[in-house]
Amino acid sequence: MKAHRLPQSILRRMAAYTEFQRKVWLCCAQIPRGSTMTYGEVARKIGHPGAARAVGTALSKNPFAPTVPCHRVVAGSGKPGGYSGPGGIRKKLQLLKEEKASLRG
DNA sequence: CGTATGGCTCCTC
DNA sequence: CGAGGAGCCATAC
Repeated sequence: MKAHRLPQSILRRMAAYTEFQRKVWLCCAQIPRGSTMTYGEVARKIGHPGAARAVGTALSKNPFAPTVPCHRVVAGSGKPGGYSGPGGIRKKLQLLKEEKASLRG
């Protein structure tokens, strides 16, 4: 649990949010570049199986996007899912394209 | 403290 | 394979 390379400033700001959100964001930060993960996978990984929807909620609140690579989290049906960061879903798809990542991981 | 709201998922049809 | 409906979960109000 230390693969993330987030700035100390961000890590410190994260402290103001719920543990659930931090787990979600940190989990995203741990997703290897060029890979993707489904909301359900993330939920299960952080110890909240079935909380896929809550994961989406947490990511939508992600104030560190795209510094926190929440765009590497996609829906489980091979769909892009959503993106509340700057640029919207378009930006998410663009980032994934740049990273040569496929929606299936 | 109860209701409303999502970057979801699974099961049927 | 696609559309529809019903669960599930944490957060915001």
